[in-house]
Amino acid sequence: MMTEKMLSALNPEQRDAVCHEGSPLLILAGAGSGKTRVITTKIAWLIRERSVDPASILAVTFTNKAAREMAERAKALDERAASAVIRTFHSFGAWFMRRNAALADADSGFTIYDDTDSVTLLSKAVPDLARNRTASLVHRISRAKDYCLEPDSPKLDIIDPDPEFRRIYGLYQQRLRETGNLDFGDLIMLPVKILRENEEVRRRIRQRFTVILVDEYQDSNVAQFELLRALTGENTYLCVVGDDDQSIYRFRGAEVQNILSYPEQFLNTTVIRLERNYRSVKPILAVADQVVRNNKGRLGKTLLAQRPGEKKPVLLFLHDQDEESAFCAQLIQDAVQKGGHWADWAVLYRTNAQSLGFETEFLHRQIPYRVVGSLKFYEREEIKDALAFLALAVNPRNSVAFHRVVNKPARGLGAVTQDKIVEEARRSLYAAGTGAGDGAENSGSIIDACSRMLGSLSTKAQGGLTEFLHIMASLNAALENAEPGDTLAVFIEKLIDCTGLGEYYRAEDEIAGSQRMANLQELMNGAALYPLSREGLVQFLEHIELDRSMEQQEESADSVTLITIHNTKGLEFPRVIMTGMEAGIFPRDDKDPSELEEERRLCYVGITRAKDELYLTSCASRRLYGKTAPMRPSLFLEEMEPASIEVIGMDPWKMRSRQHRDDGLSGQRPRDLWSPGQKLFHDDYGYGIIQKTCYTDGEFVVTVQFEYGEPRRFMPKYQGHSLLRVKDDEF
DNA sequence: GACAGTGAAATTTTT
DNA sequence: TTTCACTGTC
Repeated sequence: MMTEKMLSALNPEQRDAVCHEGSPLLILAGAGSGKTRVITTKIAWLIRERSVDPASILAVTFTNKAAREMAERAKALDERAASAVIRTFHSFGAWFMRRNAALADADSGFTIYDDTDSVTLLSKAVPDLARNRTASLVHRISRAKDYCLEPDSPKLDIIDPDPEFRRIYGLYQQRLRETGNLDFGDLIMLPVKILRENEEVRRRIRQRFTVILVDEYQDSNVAQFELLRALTGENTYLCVVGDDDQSIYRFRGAEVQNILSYPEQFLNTTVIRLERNYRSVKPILAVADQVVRNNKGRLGKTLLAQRPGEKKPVLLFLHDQDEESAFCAQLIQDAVQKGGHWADWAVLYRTNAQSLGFETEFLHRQIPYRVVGSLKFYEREEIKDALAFLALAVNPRNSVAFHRVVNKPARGLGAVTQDKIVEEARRSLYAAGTGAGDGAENSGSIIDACSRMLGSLSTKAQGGLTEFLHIMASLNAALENAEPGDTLAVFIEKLIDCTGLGEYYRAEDEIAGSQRMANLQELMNGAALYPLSREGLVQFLEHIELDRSMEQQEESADSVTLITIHNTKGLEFPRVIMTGMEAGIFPRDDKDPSELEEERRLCYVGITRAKDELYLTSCASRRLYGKTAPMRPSLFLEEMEPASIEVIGMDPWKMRSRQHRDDGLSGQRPRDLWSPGQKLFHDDYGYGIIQKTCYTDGEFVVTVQFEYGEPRRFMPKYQGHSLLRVKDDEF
């Protein structure tokens, strides 16, 4: 495509952003304002018009989906963009650490521990810790890493001032280094550390990447900010894109402050705002704004609808979640029957657990659907087992993997024996370090430790351990003796067979009717894309650890999308149903007002995914942990102007002939009961009239001018019987 | 050390 | 409703 043509597809602000150069740039890009187009066009423009070497462009995103899409679109604009490095923060961190692992005491063949693995590791390091306490400690450790704080950082007190936490964090890090592995936090924190301490590495990487582009900057955490700082030298062009209203990962350490204070952190910053929205019709943007404007901590911007269309969002009050899923199914089926596509539709929910009802209903009605982002697959026992064998084959110091599989299926090797072996491996690690030990090949390998410990075990344990060693040896042999063209699928097939996992799970499938062998088969299919070699294995594991979305299925398939609101970030759909709009579900009941603001931003993100039609469903009751509980409509529904939405009540017995009626519920909303102009009588203040109303921290507040004195603000909800509404002619 | 049985808790959101 | 941690028995 010609550069001219490429640029003429942009509006003036977008063009400014693409052609800007010479100083740091902050693009404040509202939802649907074409920011991906700006970034990808910028990449192409830099390559063409400024002769920038594509390989020296680094573009970081937050999710794998976003990275894939960006890479594809950039390539479509200019083939050469294929050489640009377009990755998620974590995948960039892994890329960096593969090359510099030694500088941080890690093994370049490291695997990445997820939270569960971390809990296992910590509970082994500090055995007398209660399980749930371990989990909460791991959570705080990972939070500390989000802030780039090490065990000896003075500022660690921000996370937890208890010196015990410091000690445990230190112990955890030590154990993690002993395994040669990294956790998610390390993938950001360690590169920062290496770049800070090592001038040569810093110089080289700054030479390598002269252009750095960051997407979804509002969701970056402090460690990611520090990483950008470290990567950015005098000659680096840094451009970040983000939207403070879409910051939804604070719970995970994201720091909105990063985007708010960017101009102070990077001097001479140019700020460009993109407020033209090309995605949604006006009535959808209107309710999005009505909700998000209740937040205080925001820069504030107004989206301008560029697309024609006047269909108002539809709010449906339903009886319960069964009716909710039936309604969604029916709505979608009707639309498809009229000629629409399944893929036009997305069903959004707050928590993954809510997908179940929809899945059941859709299966029943044979509606094609795909569930995005549910991690269930890789959390399955059999999958974790197989992966642990793979991880152990790659890195024999991986103690978490060892504990998981050494006795699976049961070989008579209990916790005591396992701990003995791991202790021996640790001993050898330090012995090798001092040169007094058993030689380099013994530097912490648990497999080697097994051989050494064989003699000192009971006969039963000896038998089991010999069997285990045999398994590991034959796995390693399979890796070494690969035929050209063999894929990892062959390896996993062998693994399933020789480890006994196959026999074990086949038996369970027969007894319990489970699908475990089928899942292992699925894992094999995924592995078929990788060559049978150590490198292939490392790549496969990294891919799984960093991207669990199971996106192998053809995206072209025409199917309904079931997805959590968090996962919709960056996506759009012609028709969106936001389900479970009930107090306690969405927003979750939180006492902290700042968390409510985050929920509200999440609601904003959900609404602004819709292009043409938006539906909101709210149930009167819902089954929660086996009990049916009465529900009330979400606060966010109240924040929408009644005139901006169409409210429909649904008769569950007449699903096929939908009838519209004015639902009584809308009359009960506080903003309808207490609206400006309403006259009222208060026991203490006498007669008055409502001047204005608003929501503050989620509470409905009215401002009233009484006959005497200054206007007063209060919450009708807490006035009880001392406050009465009176008719217009009463005073 | 394996495993069945019991009781209790628990439910965000993701790289 | 499901999952998980813990206990007691073999």
